[in-house]
Amino acid sequence: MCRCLFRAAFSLFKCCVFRSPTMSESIFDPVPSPFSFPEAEQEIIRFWKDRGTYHQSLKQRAGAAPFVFYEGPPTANGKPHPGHCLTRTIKDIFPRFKTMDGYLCERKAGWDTHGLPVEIEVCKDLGIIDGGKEAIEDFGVAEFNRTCIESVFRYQREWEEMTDRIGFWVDLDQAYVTYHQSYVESVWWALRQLFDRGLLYQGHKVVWWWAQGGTALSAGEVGEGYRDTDDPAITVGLNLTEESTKALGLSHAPARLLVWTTTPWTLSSNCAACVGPELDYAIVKETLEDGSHRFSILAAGLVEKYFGEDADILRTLPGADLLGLRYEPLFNYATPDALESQQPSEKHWVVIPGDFVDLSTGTGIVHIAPAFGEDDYRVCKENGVGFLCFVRTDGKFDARVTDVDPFDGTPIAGQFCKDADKAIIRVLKEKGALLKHEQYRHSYPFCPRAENDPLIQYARESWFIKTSEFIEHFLANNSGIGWQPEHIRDGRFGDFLANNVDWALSRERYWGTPLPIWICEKTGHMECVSQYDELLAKPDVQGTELWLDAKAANPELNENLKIHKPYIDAITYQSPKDPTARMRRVPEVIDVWFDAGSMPFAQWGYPHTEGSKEKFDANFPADFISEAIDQTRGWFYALLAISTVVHGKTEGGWPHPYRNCVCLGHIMGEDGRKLSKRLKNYSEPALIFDKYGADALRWSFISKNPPTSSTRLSEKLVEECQRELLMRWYNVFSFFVIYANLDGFDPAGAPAEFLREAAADPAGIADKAAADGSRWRPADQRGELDRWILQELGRTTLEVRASMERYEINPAARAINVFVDGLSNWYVRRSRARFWASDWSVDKADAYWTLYECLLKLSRLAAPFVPFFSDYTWQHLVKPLTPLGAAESVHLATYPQADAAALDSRLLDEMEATREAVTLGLSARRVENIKVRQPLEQCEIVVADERMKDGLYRHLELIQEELNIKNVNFSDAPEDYVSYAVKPNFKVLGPKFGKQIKALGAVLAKADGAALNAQLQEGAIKLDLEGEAVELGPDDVEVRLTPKEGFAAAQGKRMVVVISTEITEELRREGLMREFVRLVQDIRKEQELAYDARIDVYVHTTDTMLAGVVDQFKHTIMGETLAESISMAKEPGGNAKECSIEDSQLQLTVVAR
RNA sequence: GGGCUUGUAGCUCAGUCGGUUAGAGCGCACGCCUGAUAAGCGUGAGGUCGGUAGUUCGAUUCUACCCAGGCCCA
Repeated sequence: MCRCLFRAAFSLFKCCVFRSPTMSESIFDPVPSPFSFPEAEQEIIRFWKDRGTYHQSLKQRAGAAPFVFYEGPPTANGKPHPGHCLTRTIKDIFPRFKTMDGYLCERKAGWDTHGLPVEIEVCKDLGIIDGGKEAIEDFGVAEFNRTCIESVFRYQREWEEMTDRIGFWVDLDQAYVTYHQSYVESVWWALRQLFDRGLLYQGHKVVWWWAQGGTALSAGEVGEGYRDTDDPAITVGLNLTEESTKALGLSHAPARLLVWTTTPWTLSSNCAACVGPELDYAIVKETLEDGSHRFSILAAGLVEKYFGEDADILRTLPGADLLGLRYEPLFNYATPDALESQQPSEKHWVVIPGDFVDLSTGTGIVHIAPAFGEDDYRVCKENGVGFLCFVRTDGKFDARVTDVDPFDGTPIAGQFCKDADKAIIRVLKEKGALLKHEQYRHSYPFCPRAENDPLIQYARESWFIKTSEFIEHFLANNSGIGWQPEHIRDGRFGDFLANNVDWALSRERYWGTPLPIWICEKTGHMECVSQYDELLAKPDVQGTELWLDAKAANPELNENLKIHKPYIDAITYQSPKDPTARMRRVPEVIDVWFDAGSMPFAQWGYPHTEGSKEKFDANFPADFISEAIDQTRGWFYALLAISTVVHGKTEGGWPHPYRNCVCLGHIMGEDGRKLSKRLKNYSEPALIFDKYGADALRWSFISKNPPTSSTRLSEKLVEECQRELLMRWYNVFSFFVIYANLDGFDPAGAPAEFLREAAADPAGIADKAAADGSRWRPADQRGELDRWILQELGRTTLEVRASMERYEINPAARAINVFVDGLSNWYVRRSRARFWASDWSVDKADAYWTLYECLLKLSRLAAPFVPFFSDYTWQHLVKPLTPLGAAESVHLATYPQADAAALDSRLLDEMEATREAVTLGLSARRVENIKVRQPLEQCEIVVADERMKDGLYRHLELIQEELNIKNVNFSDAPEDYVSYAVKPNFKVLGPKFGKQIKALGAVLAKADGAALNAQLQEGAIKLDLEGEAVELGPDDVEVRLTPKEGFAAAQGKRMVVVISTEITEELRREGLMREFVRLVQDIRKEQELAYDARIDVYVHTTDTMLAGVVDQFKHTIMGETLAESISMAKEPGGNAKECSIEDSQLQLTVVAR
């Protein structure tokens, strides 16, 4: 009775709190309800800005051990999409974690600003439709690059907003920018190192070439342009030289190699034929019309395809035996040149080995034209074969091609190469070289900007870095890197490194870091320059006026343009080798990946900028980097390659420049396909921020599946994450704040050890504890439930830390989810009554202190992951500690610690079993269709392992309450309820018994389970297995329980719970009473009565039993429902509500006073 | 076409150094609770662990091949 009154008073108080949320006497600031996460986040963002929290967090760690993070520069000329939100989230989590954990982690931002994407964007704006080089040069390179530099930061503001909003703490003000002179000069410095060591050289690179536009296309563009097309596929014979024919032992008849191609236009540039040394080849003997013979050589497996079943196979031989054979060229327009000089080559028209030869198409002998294929070029280089190219850069045959179309006499020279296929096939036919002519449908790339122009593979002059000399170093370096996921190291990345080919560095483009090599126009002498000033110091420098004049004409011109094209190209100087000759820069710019990969030193302007050496030394190598998986061959490779080649094995040894790399999966759209602007299959980040908030988005990236695998992003998912973690957490938090304010719980009375964790100053404490009775007690003096949740907290802390140290985020997130679930659904639910208790007692104080500690630690634990709500709750919770110097932001607090040795696994295990018992009891009730509201008299718990009994016994009350069962027992005669089956523990016994385990299983199955179990409880099971005596202990077997028929029971892994379904008259009446209370409460809610509203209840029913129940429990009902009176009415009354309890009808009227 | 990777409940995903009863959340169905209340909670149904073959006393787990998605490269 007293409690009811008290409750009413409480309700009143609670209303007050809500009515005046700014009430100054609140210990904790009230939490708004309903709650808006996005609004709270905006508040936190403002707070961070106002207080400079990020910089405070760094300042606080001044002098601490560094944790080095490198920012992979995003290109600022495209809008950020959800994928970027993921990378920025992950890049934020580890630095926050490490900062809280005591490290100094500076985060320098960066922007990737050069490259083709920028040029294309600018071309679109300027109406340079095809992006071809001629068009750009007509437009003017100076103006073009000026437009590029301006375009780069078109989306910078959007990026900065997103960065802020997602909570990525990074120094945007001090961002490195790849077009800055200091950055470019750093890159030049690195190139100079390579140049001086002879690691830069000129060669050919086979690229996808758009002949009509005169430019190479990037891989991405080429990928866009593939479509199915029909091409001719011809098989032709290459006649072996007489000498080679003899070498094969084939005298008196010509022999030929059969090759197959879908590009007849490349045949005139043929330099070699490739075979698989391990494949089998056949020499087929043909008899011609005139009775003479001819030999054809092709893969043995393809003979039937060309010559039918009756082919006359002279013999077969391995491909290795064909190596070195020479043949006559099909078209003898010119002799190949050696690859690296202009001298005629010594080796060509010869059979060489190739690892790519297979039997899926063609003849097993591959025609090799090094000018028109990457593999072709590579094998020629490896085998010292020469180079030949009859196609000009415009895609047309040059004048050396003397053949004409036999059909109409049109010269082939001057025709576009692919258009000449038909004429070439006719020429081959006339020569008698053509064996087969088919149509072949395959996927072939066209220019995405000019749909009818086919691309061709074409060798271009290019600058290379000799990276392939460093493969061993790359692999050694890579082997020390902590990859997440691990398979990247030996899989995708390791494979790529092992198959490294020289880095094709140069690009024939405009907006990029100029390759700083000057060549003497007469002698070919080369010099590499590492600084602009160094260039100006050269003898007789000319051409600087181009920049000076431009700058004078337009003082607004960005100073950084002067080291770009065309100004840098204009600068020439006197050749040291010949005073009459000028040194001129090569026209190329470099691959943007070299820019990005140089950032470990270039971000500091190393070594030219003052102080850069110290900065670099202090920040090399990085402890952590992260990007998406597509960067393996991009940034991850560029960093590793440049670092390995430039720095070699450093004092610190491998790995460098990064120790750990989290390689993220891609974000997929709502439909599970990749993000597509065109299909709009994803929600804009801004929308998600406004609707759910950044925390929810961040959590959705990490909690559902590892961010290292691809993740499907949907609004639904984000909403789910919000509910799963944030809503639950909010509910617990707001529950605490409401009741702590009502009860006047003040944590300022905590002992020093507790306060220190909140970074508060224990010296300033007044001993208020005695006054209000809410005295803090050590955890080991508190009840089981309190100790249990604190144990869970410790366990979670250990798990999160361990998982973060491995750079695995997902298990950490899961552990936090599990903890919050336990806190909300078990701890708070089970403890509610303790918080409602009318007077301070040690038990009530324990509950407050426990929950307070949990919430405080949870804020810190979750801070790196969901930095906004963590800080929101933290700031509310430490408000009473502020005068004592508590950290004003959770990000200035320390990361929680836990002691593994202090974990009480017994308690954790017991509670798990208790929760299982409750679940099973509820399940049994449900199967029998008995509501929890209906009290029951008895239930029996039968455990498989007797050792568990004590543990469950300690939590008996809890089980009784949850199940609404008056007596919970451990059965004396379990065999009455369950049958036992003893099975071998295969994991333990399998290795011991091997094949015998089946027999053992059979013996156990045949025996009486209950008897075996009894033996087991005595110590061990003794039995006879195929004549041998066997003894099995408790860990060797598994005891399974199955409830016997006729009981209301539920079976779990470790126990069976049997409920007694007997409902005595007394129990039934009690159940009915609770039904009645529920009805009244429903009506109260329907009528939207205040919590403390007093009511009168009028009941009309013809059911005498029901009427009797109401009468019997009148006082209880009144107490529960805040009724002043309950009267039995003779008539239903006008506003009565028609209700039913079981089969009884009643009419209820509730009137508020 | 090649390399890597993924395929487990209607959906999103855990898990398994090989051990015989494969888990979670959401959704669905049913229900509970009604003083964290425009919330909260429980129970249940639902899976030949992509397919085929092999290794093994035992395969969702290891191996090979195949099929489908993704990324990178062609």
